[in-house]
Amino acid sequence: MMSILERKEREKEYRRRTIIDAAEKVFFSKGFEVATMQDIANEADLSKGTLYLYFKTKNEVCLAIYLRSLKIISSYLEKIIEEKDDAIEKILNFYKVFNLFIGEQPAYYMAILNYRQHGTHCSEDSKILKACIQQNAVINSQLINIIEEGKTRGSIKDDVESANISRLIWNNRTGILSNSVLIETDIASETIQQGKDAIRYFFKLMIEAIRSK
Amino acid sequence: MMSILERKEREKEYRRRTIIDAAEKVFFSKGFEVATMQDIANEADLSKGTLYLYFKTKNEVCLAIYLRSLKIISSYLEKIIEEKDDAIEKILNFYKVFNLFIGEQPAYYMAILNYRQHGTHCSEDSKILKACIQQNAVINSQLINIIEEGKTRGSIKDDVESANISRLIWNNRTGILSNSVLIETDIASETIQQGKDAIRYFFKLMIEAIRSK
DNA sequence: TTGACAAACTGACTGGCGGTCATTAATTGT
DNA sequence: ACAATTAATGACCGCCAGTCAGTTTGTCAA
Repeated sequence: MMSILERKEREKEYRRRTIIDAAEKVFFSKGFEVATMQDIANEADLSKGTLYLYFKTKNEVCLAIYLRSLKIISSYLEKIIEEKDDAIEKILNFYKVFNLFIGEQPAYYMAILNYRQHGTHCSEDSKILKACIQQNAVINSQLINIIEEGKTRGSIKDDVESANISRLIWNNRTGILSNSVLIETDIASETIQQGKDAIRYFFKLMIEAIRSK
Repeated sequence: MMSILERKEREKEYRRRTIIDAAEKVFFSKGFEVATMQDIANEADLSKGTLYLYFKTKNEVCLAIYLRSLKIISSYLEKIIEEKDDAIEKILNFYKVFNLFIGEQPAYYMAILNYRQHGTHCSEDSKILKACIQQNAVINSQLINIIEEGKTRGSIKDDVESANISRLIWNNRTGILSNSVLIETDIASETIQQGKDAIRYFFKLMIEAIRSK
Protein backbone atom coordinates (compact mmCIF):
# COMPACT_ATOMS: atom_id res chain seq x y z
CA MET A 1 0.00 0.00 0.00
CA MET A 2 1.34 3.40 -0.99
CA SER A 3 0.00 5.28 2.01
CA ILE A 4 2.04 3.16 4.40
CA LEU A 5 5.23 3.92 2.60
CA GLU A 6 4.29 7.56 2.66
CA ARG A 7 3.52 7.47 6.34
CA LYS A 8 6.86 5.81 7.01
CA GLU A 9 8.55 8.49 5.00
CA ARG A 10 6.77 11.14 7.00
CA GLU A 11 7.72 9.47 10.25
CA LYS A 12 11.31 9.29 9.17
CA GLU A 13 11.29 12.95 8.29
CA TYR A 14 9.66 13.72 11.61
CA ARG A 15 12.34 11.81 13.45
CA ARG A 16 15.02 13.65 11.57
CA ARG A 17 13.49 16.92 12.63
CA THR A 18 13.29 15.75 16.22
CA ILE A 19 17.00 15.02 16.17
CA ILE A 20 17.88 18.35 14.61
CA ASP A 21 15.69 20.14 17.13
CA ALA A 22 17.41 18.36 19.99
CA ALA A 23 20.82 19.04 18.50
CA GLU A 24 19.99 22.72 18.22
CA LYS A 25 19.13 22.90 21.89
CA VAL A 26 22.22 21.00 22.97
CA PHE A 27 24.67 22.73 20.64
CA PHE A 28 23.37 26.10 21.62
CA SER A 29 23.52 25.50 25.34
CA LYS A 30 26.88 23.71 25.39
CA GLY A 31 28.58 24.55 22.14
CA PHE A 32 29.32 22.13 19.36
CA GLU A 33 32.63 20.83 20.65
CA VAL A 34 31.50 20.18 24.18
CA ALA A 35 28.14 18.69 23.27
CA THR A 36 28.26 14.93 22.75
CA MET A 37 26.15 12.72 20.59
CA GLN A 38 24.93 11.14 23.81
CA ASP A 39 23.66 14.55 24.93
CA ILE A 40 21.69 14.90 21.73
CA ALA A 41 20.37 11.36 22.07
CA ASN A 42 19.20 12.08 25.61
CA GLU A 43 17.57 15.35 24.58
CA ALA A 44 15.75 13.54 21.77
CA ASP A 45 14.86 10.49 23.91
CA LEU A 46 16.68 8.19 21.54
CA SER A 47 19.69 5.98 21.78
CA LYS A 48 22.98 7.16 20.40
CA GLY A 49 22.98 4.45 17.76
CA THR A 50 19.71 5.74 16.34
CA LEU A 51 21.26 9.12 15.61
CA TYR A 52 23.65 7.38 13.28
CA LEU A 53 20.75 5.92 11.30
CA TYR A 54 19.81 9.48 10.37
CA PHE A 55 23.16 11.24 10.24
CA LYS A 56 26.50 9.78 9.25
CA THR A 57 28.55 11.94 11.60
CA LYS A 58 28.28 14.60 14.26
CA ASN A 59 29.39 17.14 11.66
CA GLU A 60 26.43 16.25 9.49
CA VAL A 61 24.09 17.07 12.33
CA CYS A 62 25.62 20.51 12.50
CA LEU A 63 25.40 20.91 8.76
CA ALA A 64 21.71 20.07 8.97
CA ILE A 65 21.23 23.01 11.32
CA TYR A 66 23.25 25.19 8.99
CA LEU A 67 21.10 24.14 6.08
CA ARG A 68 18.02 25.19 8.01
CA SER A 69 19.48 28.60 8.62
CA LEU A 70 20.37 29.04 4.96
CA LYS A 71 16.85 28.08 3.98
CA ILE A 72 15.41 30.62 6.39
CA ILE A 73 17.58 33.36 4.92
CA SER A 74 16.72 32.21 1.44
CA SER A 75 12.99 32.31 2.12
CA TYR A 76 13.33 35.82 3.50
CA LEU A 77 15.09 36.77 0.30
CA GLU A 78 12.33 35.15 -1.70
CA LYS A 79 9.72 37.31 -0.01
CA ILE A 80 11.84 40.41 -0.50
CA ILE A 81 12.27 39.66 -4.18
CA GLU A 82 8.54 39.22 -4.68
CA GLU A 83 7.74 42.66 -3.27
CA LYS A 84 7.29 45.41 -5.80
CA ASP A 85 10.03 47.47 -4.22
CA ASP A 86 12.93 49.02 -5.97
CA ALA A 87 16.25 47.11 -5.86
CA ILE A 88 17.80 49.50 -3.36
CA GLU A 89 14.79 49.07 -1.14
CA LYS A 90 15.15 45.31 -1.42
CA ILE A 91 18.76 45.45 -0.34
CA LEU A 92 17.79 47.56 2.64
CA ASN A 93 15.09 45.07 3.49
CA PHE A 94 17.61 42.30 3.39
CA TYR A 95 19.75 44.28 5.76
CA LYS A 96 16.86 44.69 8.19
CA VAL A 97 15.78 41.10 7.94
CA PHE A 98 19.29 39.90 8.49
CA ASN A 99 19.70 42.02 11.59
CA LEU A 100 16.52 40.52 12.92
CA PHE A 101 17.76 37.07 12.13
CA ILE A 102 20.93 37.61 14.12
CA GLY A 103 19.05 38.84 17.14
CA GLU A 104 16.33 36.26 17.18
CA GLN A 105 17.92 33.06 15.93
CA PRO A 106 21.15 32.70 17.87
CA ALA A 107 21.28 28.95 17.37
CA TYR A 108 21.26 29.30 13.61
CA TYR A 109 23.69 32.10 13.89
CA MET A 110 26.12 29.75 15.60
CA ALA A 111 25.51 27.05 13.05
CA ILE A 112 26.49 29.41 10.28
CA LEU A 113 29.64 30.32 12.06
CA ASN A 114 30.67 26.73 12.43
CA TYR A 115 29.78 25.68 8.95
CA ARG A 116 33.13 26.00 7.24
CA GLN A 117 34.76 23.86 9.83
CA HIS A 118 32.14 21.15 9.66
CA GLY A 119 31.81 21.28 5.93
CA THR A 120 35.47 20.64 5.38
CA HIS A 121 35.39 17.57 7.60
CA CYS A 122 32.57 15.84 5.83
CA SER A 123 32.90 13.18 3.20
CA GLU A 124 32.75 14.79 -0.23
CA ASP A 125 29.63 12.94 -1.29
CA SER A 126 27.63 13.88 1.77
CA LYS A 127 24.10 14.70 0.69
CA ILE A 128 23.75 17.35 3.35
CA LEU A 129 26.99 19.04 2.40
CA LYS A 130 25.90 19.14 -1.22
CA ALA A 131 22.56 20.58 -0.19
CA CYS A 132 24.35 23.31 1.78
CA ILE A 133 26.54 24.24 -1.14
CA GLN A 134 23.48 24.23 -3.38
CA GLN A 135 21.58 26.47 -0.98
CA ASN A 136 24.53 28.85 -0.86
CA ALA A 137 24.38 29.03 -4.63
CA VAL A 138 20.68 29.78 -4.48
CA ILE A 139 21.22 32.69 -2.11
CA ASN A 140 24.02 33.94 -4.30
CA SER A 141 21.77 33.95 -7.35
CA GLN A 142 18.95 35.59 -5.42
CA LEU A 143 21.25 38.44 -4.53
CA ILE A 144 22.53 38.69 -8.09
CA ASN A 145 18.94 38.68 -9.23
CA ILE A 146 18.15 41.72 -7.10
CA ILE A 147 21.17 43.65 -8.34
CA GLU A 148 20.57 42.80 -11.98
CA GLU A 149 16.95 43.83 -11.71
CA GLY A 150 18.07 47.13 -10.25
CA LYS A 151 20.40 47.61 -13.16
CA THR A 152 17.73 47.04 -15.81
CA ARG A 153 15.25 49.17 -13.86
CA GLY A 154 17.83 51.92 -13.64
CA SER A 155 18.17 52.33 -9.89
CA ILE A 156 21.60 50.69 -9.85
CA LYS A 157 24.54 51.77 -11.96
CA ASP A 158 25.13 49.83 -15.14
CA ASP A 159 28.77 49.02 -14.48
CA VAL A 160 28.14 47.35 -11.10
CA GLU A 161 29.50 43.80 -11.03
CA SER A 162 26.53 42.01 -9.55
CA ALA A 163 28.33 38.73 -8.86
CA ASN A 164 30.94 40.55 -6.88
CA ILE A 165 28.36 42.55 -4.98
CA SER A 166 26.55 39.39 -4.11
CA ARG A 167 29.77 37.87 -2.84
CA LEU A 168 30.56 41.06 -1.03
CA ILE A 169 27.32 41.01 0.90
CA TRP A 170 27.69 37.37 1.76
CA ASN A 171 31.36 37.57 2.68
CA ASN A 172 30.79 40.56 4.84
CA ARG A 173 28.02 38.83 6.69
CA THR A 174 30.27 35.86 7.37
CA GLY A 175 33.13 38.02 8.55
CA ILE A 176 30.98 40.08 10.85
CA LEU A 177 29.53 37.03 12.47
CA SER A 178 32.93 35.44 12.91
CA ASN A 179 34.58 38.45 14.36
CA SER A 180 31.74 39.38 16.65
CA VAL A 181 31.81 36.05 18.36
CA LEU A 182 35.57 35.93 18.20
CA ILE A 183 36.22 38.54 20.80
CA GLU A 184 33.24 38.11 23.07
CA THR A 185 31.91 34.59 23.24
CA ASP A 186 28.74 35.85 24.83
CA ILE A 187 26.24 36.33 22.06
CA ALA A 188 24.19 38.83 24.01
CA SER A 189 27.18 41.08 24.56
CA GLU A 190 27.68 44.54 23.20
CA THR A 191 30.06 43.17 20.60
CA ILE A 192 26.97 42.15 18.72
CA GLN A 193 25.96 45.79 18.74
CA GLN A 194 29.30 46.71 17.23
CA GLY A 195 28.79 44.02 14.63
CA LYS A 196 25.39 45.50 13.84
CA ASP A 197 26.93 48.93 13.52
CA ALA A 198 29.44 47.56 11.09
CA ILE A 199 26.69 45.91 9.09
CA ARG A 200 24.69 49.14 9.00
CA TYR A 201 27.65 51.13 7.83
CA PHE A 202 28.57 48.53 5.26
CA PHE A 203 25.14 48.62 3.68
CA LYS A 204 25.11 52.40 3.75
CA LEU A 205 28.43 52.63 1.94
CA MET A 206 27.64 49.90 -0.51
CA ILE A 207 24.30 51.32 -1.49
CA GLU A 208 25.88 54.72 -1.92
CA ALA A 209 28.47 53.16 -4.18
CA ILE A 210 26.12 51.25 -6.45
CA ARG A 211 22.99 53.39 -6.73
CA SER A 212 22.78 55.51 -9.83
CA LYS A 213 23.03 59.22 -9.23
CA MET B 1 74.61 34.15 36.55
CA MET B 2 72.46 36.30 34.33
CA SER B 3 73.78 35.06 31.01
CA ILE B 4 72.78 31.50 31.79
CA LEU B 5 69.26 32.54 32.60
CA GLU B 6 69.23 34.46 29.37
CA ARG B 7 70.50 31.51 27.40
CA LYS B 8 67.86 29.30 28.96
CA GLU B 9 65.27 31.83 28.03
CA ARG B 10 66.55 31.85 24.46
CA GLU B 11 66.57 28.08 24.31
CA LYS B 12 63.03 27.96 25.59
CA GLU B 13 61.95 30.45 23.00
CA TYR B 14 63.78 28.46 20.35
CA ARG B 15 61.99 25.27 21.39
CA ARG B 16 58.68 27.06 21.27
CA ARG B 17 59.42 28.14 17.75
CA THR B 18 60.44 24.60 16.81
CA ILE B 19 57.11 23.33 18.04
CA ILE B 20 55.14 26.01 16.21
CA ASP B 21 57.10 25.32 13.03
CA ALA B 22 56.34 21.62 13.30
CA ALA B 23 52.70 22.31 14.06
CA GLU B 24 52.46 24.53 11.01
CA LYS B 25 53.74 21.75 8.78
CA VAL B 26 51.46 19.15 10.29
CA PHE B 27 48.34 21.30 10.47
CA PHE B 28 48.81 22.43 6.92
CA SER B 29 49.33 18.98 5.48
CA LYS B 30 46.60 17.22 7.48
CA GLY B 31 44.32 19.93 8.79
CA PHE B 32 43.88 20.89 12.38
CA GLU B 33 41.25 18.32 13.31
CA VAL B 34 43.00 15.35 11.80
CA ALA B 35 46.47 16.26 13.00
CA THR B 36 47.28 14.86 16.42
CA MET B 37 49.60 16.15 19.10
CA GLN B 38 51.61 12.99 18.53
CA ASP B 39 52.08 14.01 14.89
CA ILE B 40 53.42 17.37 15.96
CA ALA B 41 55.69 15.75 18.51
CA ASN B 42 57.08 13.41 15.87
CA GLU B 43 57.63 16.26 13.44
CA ALA B 44 59.45 18.23 16.12
CA ASP B 45 61.41 15.19 17.39
CA LEU B 46 59.98 15.60 20.83
CA SER B 47 57.73 13.58 23.04
CA LYS B 48 54.11 14.47 23.32
CA GLY B 49 54.48 15.39 26.98
CA THR B 50 57.05 18.02 26.11
CA LEU B 51 54.57 19.86 23.94
CA TYR B 52 52.46 20.39 27.00
CA LEU B 53 55.35 22.10 28.78
CA TYR B 54 55.14 24.82 26.16
CA PHE B 55 51.44 24.91 25.30
CA LYS B 56 48.54 24.18 27.57
CA THR B 57 46.32 22.70 24.87
CA LYS B 58 46.21 21.82 21.21
CA ASN B 59 44.12 24.93 20.63
CA GLU B 60 46.86 27.07 22.05
CA VAL B 61 49.27 25.70 19.48
CA CYS B 62 46.91 26.81 16.77
CA LEU B 63 46.47 30.18 18.38
CA ALA B 64 50.24 30.58 18.38
CA ILE B 65 50.23 30.15 14.62
CA TYR B 66 47.38 32.60 14.35
CA LEU B 67 49.30 35.11 16.43
CA ARG B 68 52.22 34.81 14.05
CA SER B 69 50.00 35.56 11.10
CA LEU B 70 48.49 38.57 12.82
CA LYS B 71 51.95 39.88 13.58
CA ILE B 72 52.98 39.48 9.96
CA ILE B 73 49.96 41.44 8.79
CA SER B 74 50.56 44.02 11.46
CA SER B 75 54.18 44.49 10.44
CA TYR B 76 53.11 44.93 6.83
CA LEU B 77 50.69 47.60 8.01
CA GLU B 78 53.45 49.25 9.99
CA LYS B 79 55.60 49.56 6.90
CA ILE B 80 52.68 50.88 4.89
CA ILE B 81 51.90 53.49 7.53
CA GLU B 82 55.50 54.69 7.58
CA GLU B 83 55.53 55.38 3.85
CA LYS B 84 54.84 58.95 2.83
CA ASP B 85 51.91 57.90 0.67
CA ASP B 86 48.47 59.32 0.76
CA ALA B 87 45.88 57.40 2.81
CA ILE B 88 44.11 56.05 -0.26
CA GLU B 89 47.45 54.80 -1.53
CA LYS B 90 48.07 53.13 1.80
CA ILE B 91 44.77 51.34 1.68
CA LEU B 92 45.58 50.13 -1.82
CA ASN B 93 48.95 48.95 -0.60
CA PHE B 94 47.28 47.01 2.16
CA TYR B 95 45.06 45.40 -0.43
CA LYS B 96 48.06 44.35 -2.49
CA VAL B 97 50.04 43.11 0.46
CA PHE B 98 47.10 41.16 1.71
CA ASN B 99 46.60 39.48 -1.63
CA LEU B 100 50.24 38.47 -1.60
CA PHE B 101 49.87 37.13 1.90
CA ILE B 102 46.99 34.91 0.87
CA GLY B 103 48.90 33.47 -2.04
CA GLU B 104 52.19 32.91 -0.31
CA GLN B 105 51.34 32.00 3.26
CA PRO B 106 48.66 29.35 3.05
CA ALA B 107 49.49 27.95 6.45
CA TYR B 108 48.84 31.25 8.15
CA TYR B 109 45.80 31.69 6.04
CA MET B 110 44.39 28.49 7.48
CA ALA B 111 45.33 29.51 11.00
CA ILE B 112 43.35 32.70 10.64
CA LEU B 113 40.37 30.79 9.43
CA ASN B 114 40.41 28.49 12.39
CA TYR B 115 41.04 31.14 14.96
CA ARG B 116 37.55 31.83 16.12
CA GLN B 117 36.92 28.20 16.80
CA HIS B 118 40.13 27.75 18.74
CA GLY B 119 39.89 31.04 20.53
CA THR B 120 36.50 30.23 21.94
CA HIS B 121 37.69 26.93 23.31
CA CYS B 122 40.59 28.32 25.28
CA SER B 123 40.61 29.17 28.95
CA GLU B 124 39.83 32.84 29.39
CA ASP B 125 43.14 33.66 30.99
CA SER B 126 45.24 32.08 28.27
CA LYS B 127 48.22 34.32 27.62
CA ILE B 128 48.21 33.44 23.94
CA LEU B 129 44.53 34.19 23.53
CA LYS B 130 45.01 37.56 25.19
CA ALA B 131 47.95 38.26 22.92
CA CYS B 132 45.79 37.45 19.89
CA ILE B 133 43.01 39.75 21.00
CA GLN B 134 45.58 42.42 21.72
CA GLN B 135 47.14 42.00 18.29
CA ASN B 136 43.72 42.25 16.70
CA ALA B 137 43.22 45.51 18.51
CA VAL B 138 46.57 46.76 17.24
CA ILE B 139 45.61 46.02 13.64
CA ASN B 140 42.28 47.70 14.21
CA SER B 141 43.95 50.86 15.45
CA GLN B 142 46.48 50.77 12.62
CA LEU B 143 43.65 50.78 10.12
CA ILE B 144 41.82 53.53 11.99
CA ASN B 145 45.08 55.45 12.05
CA ILE B 146 45.33 55.34 8.27
CA ILE B 147 41.75 56.49 7.79
CA GLU B 148 41.99 59.27 10.32
CA GLU B 149 45.19 60.52 8.76
CA GLY B 150 43.45 60.58 5.40
CA LYS B 151 40.66 62.62 6.91
CA THR B 152 42.97 65.27 8.36
CA ARG B 153 45.04 65.34 5.17
CA GLY B 154 41.87 65.77 3.18
CA SER B 155 42.00 62.75 0.89
CA ILE B 156 39.20 61.00 2.77
CA LYS B 157 35.79 62.49 3.44
CA ASP B 158 35.28 64.06 6.84
CA ASP B 159 32.14 62.14 7.71
CA VAL B 160 33.68 58.69 7.22
CA GLU B 161 33.36 56.55 10.36
CA SER B 162 36.90 55.27 10.62
CA ALA B 163 36.21 52.63 13.27
CA ASN B 164 33.50 51.13 11.10
CA ILE B 165 35.70 51.22 8.02
CA SER B 166 38.42 49.45 9.93
CA ARG B 167 35.97 46.79 11.02
CA LEU B 168 34.62 46.61 7.51
CA ILE B 169 38.02 45.84 6.05
CA TRP B 170 38.78 43.26 8.68
CA ASN B 171 35.37 41.64 8.58
CA ASN B 172 35.42 41.42 4.86
CA ARG B 173 38.79 39.76 4.89
CA THR B 174 37.53 37.16 7.35
CA GLY B 175 34.43 36.44 5.35
CA ILE B 176 36.27 36.10 2.10
CA LEU B 177 38.72 33.68 3.56
CA SER B 178 35.99 31.62 5.16
CA ASN B 179 33.82 31.42 2.13
CA SER B 180 36.63 30.73 -0.27
CA VAL B 181 37.72 27.69 1.61
CA LEU B 182 34.16 26.74 2.36
CA ILE B 183 33.24 25.58 -1.06
CA GLU B 184 36.52 24.28 -2.38
CA THR B 185 38.80 22.90 0.27
CA ASP B 186 41.70 23.03 -2.12
CA ILE B 187 43.49 26.28 -1.49
CA ALA B 188 45.06 26.39 -4.92
CA SER B 189 41.68 26.20 -6.62
CA GLU B 190 40.03 28.87 -8.68
CA THR B 191 37.78 29.74 -5.77
CA ILE B 192 40.73 31.64 -4.42
CA GLN B 193 40.71 33.65 -7.60
CA GLN B 194 37.05 34.46 -7.06
CA GLY B 195 37.89 35.47 -3.53
CA LYS B 196 40.60 37.75 -4.86
CA ASP B 197 38.16 39.25 -7.33
CA ALA B 198 35.75 39.94 -4.51
CA ILE B 199 38.52 41.56 -2.49
CA ARG B 200 39.54 43.72 -5.44
CA TYR B 201 36.01 44.86 -6.02
CA PHE B 202 35.45 45.50 -2.36
CA PHE B 203 38.46 47.79 -2.12
CA LYS B 204 37.46 49.55 -5.30
CA LEU B 205 33.97 50.29 -4.05
CA MET B 206 35.10 51.22 -0.58
CA ILE B 207 37.73 53.64 -1.77
CA GLU B 208 35.23 55.19 -4.11
CA ALA B 209 32.85 55.63 -1.23
CA ILE B 210 35.26 57.24 1.20
CA ARG B 211 37.62 59.34 -0.92
CA SER B 212 36.78 63.00 -1.07
CA LYS B 213 35.63 64.18 -4.44
C1' DT C 1 -4.41 -15.23 15.07
C1' DT C 2 -0.09 -16.55 14.02
C1' DG C 3 4.36 -16.68 12.46
C1' DA C 4 7.86 -15.12 9.41
C1' DC C 5 10.16 -11.32 7.63
C1' DA C 6 11.81 -6.66 7.63
C1' DA C 7 12.78 -2.30 9.51
C1' DA C 8 13.80 0.50 13.43
C1' DC C 9 16.13 0.82 17.54
C1' DT C 10 19.39 -0.17 21.26
C1' DG C 11 23.52 0.28 24.22
C1' DA C 12 27.69 -2.22 25.28
C1' DC C 13 31.96 -2.02 23.06
C1' DT C 14 36.20 -0.36 20.43
C1' DG C 15 39.84 2.58 18.85
C1' DG C 16 42.07 6.61 19.16
C1' DC C 17 43.17 11.06 20.94
C1' DG C 18 43.90 14.97 24.26
C1' DG C 19 45.88 15.61 28.34
C1' DT C 20 48.50 13.93 32.90
C1' DC C 21 52.10 12.51 35.90
C1' DA C 22 55.40 9.53 38.06
C1' DT C 23 59.86 8.55 36.52
C1' DT C 24 64.17 9.43 34.20
C1' DA C 25 67.77 12.37 32.13
C1' DA C 26 70.26 16.55 31.81
C1' DT C 27 72.03 20.78 33.66
C1' DT C 28 73.57 23.82 37.13
C1' DG C 29 75.77 25.43 41.42
C1' DT C 30 78.88 24.28 45.19
C1' DA D 1 81.84 14.79 42.96
C1' DC D 2 77.27 15.43 44.26
C1' DA D 3 72.96 17.60 45.49
C1' DA D 4 69.34 20.15 43.54
C1' DT D 5 66.77 21.99 40.10
C1' DT D 6 64.90 21.86 35.62
C1' DA D 7 63.64 19.54 31.22
C1' DA D 8 61.93 15.58 28.87
C1' DT D 9 59.63 11.24 28.53
C1' DG D 10 55.99 7.88 27.37
C1' DA D 11 52.84 4.76 29.69
C1' DC D 12 48.49 5.66 31.19
C1' DC D 13 43.58 7.65 31.88
C1' DG D 14 39.11 9.33 30.73
C1' DC D 15 36.26 10.45 27.21
C1' DC D 16 33.78 10.31 23.05
C1' DA D 17 32.66 9.39 18.02
C1' DG D 18 31.29 5.78 15.72
C1' DT D 19 30.00 0.44 15.26
C1' DC D 20 27.38 -3.70 15.39
C1' DA D 21 25.31 -7.88 17.27
C1' DG D 22 21.23 -8.40 19.30
C1' DT D 23 16.37 -6.83 20.52
C1' DT D 24 12.00 -4.71 19.75
C1' DT D 25 8.43 -3.11 16.86
C1' DG D 26 5.77 -3.13 12.79
C1' DT D 27 3.95 -5.40 8.49
C1' DC D 28 1.56 -8.69 5.98
C1' DA D 29 0.32 -13.25 4.11
C1' DA D 30 -1.80 -17.43 5.20
